[in-house]
Amino acid sequence: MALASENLTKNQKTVLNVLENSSEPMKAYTILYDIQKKGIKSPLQVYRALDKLIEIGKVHKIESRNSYVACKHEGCNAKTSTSFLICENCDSVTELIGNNLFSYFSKQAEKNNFNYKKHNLEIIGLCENCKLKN
Amino acid sequence: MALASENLTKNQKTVLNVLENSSEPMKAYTILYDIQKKGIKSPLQVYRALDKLIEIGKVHKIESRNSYVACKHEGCNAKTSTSFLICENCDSVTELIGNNLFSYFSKQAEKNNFNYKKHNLEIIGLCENCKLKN
DNA sequence: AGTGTAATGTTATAATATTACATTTTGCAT
DNA sequence: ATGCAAAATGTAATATTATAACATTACACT
Repeated sequence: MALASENLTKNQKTVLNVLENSSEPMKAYTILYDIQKKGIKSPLQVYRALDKLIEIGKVHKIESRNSYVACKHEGCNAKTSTSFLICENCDSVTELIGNNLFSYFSKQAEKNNFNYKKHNLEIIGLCENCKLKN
Repeated sequence: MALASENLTKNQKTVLNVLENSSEPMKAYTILYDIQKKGIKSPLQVYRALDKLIEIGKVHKIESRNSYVACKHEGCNAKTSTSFLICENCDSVTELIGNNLFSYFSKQAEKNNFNYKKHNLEIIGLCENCKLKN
């Protein structure tokens, strides 16, 4: 079986490429402006590519910022769930890969008779660099 | 010292009232349509009231849905952090008040040399009612 | 080659949120 | 009580984020 990323279409590859080469999360319209020279002209083309990339787990959305980030973890199982550390000072984002989050959240949900499927977690604070400066 | 909610202005009270009487989270423009008869005419008036209500902890924003919900916990200390269970079937939302979340997330953050300040957690799944139906 | 599914292209528009600026109200120190 | 500063308000315009609708094309599979 081929890797999902090998099956990507032209638009999907283009969008993923921009994200992978960015050191920061990007907004959809920023992506659009960056790749208009490559034949992508409309927001919808970007959003469609993003939808697909998110679906296969290559990209995650940071909900509170309406921005998108390429996943750096080979075979990231966070197809749907995401966990981020977001620096309030410099906006840098780190993905948490603690797989124990799953079991912890399942338990929290169970207490409320709730059937856990997935989660989005955003921890806001100061990253290592910014801690030192302040 | 008076309760923060006693100091609310007219617009703020109006917006909080709609949210408190709603069984579900509401979107900003839905709030607007609901209260236009009460003299609130522009989106900005709603957003300003929401900002203030969020600041004092009476309202929380559900980031992934762009919707807002009144906090039912008297003296909720979640002024900034939020933790929700969101039903993917019926869209109902329950707020988690597990205060141990704080210490758990602090530890997770520390492992990455990250200084925890606050968090947003959204757990998506099936609520008790919808579990039974499926 | 034919067929069905997914992806694409394009235009328009919906939904969410903020800027800018003039004005009014309110808390409160004098 | 009065005058100042901070907060809140009103209004219009606009920015930002995201989707609807519909016609067309590419591609894997038989």
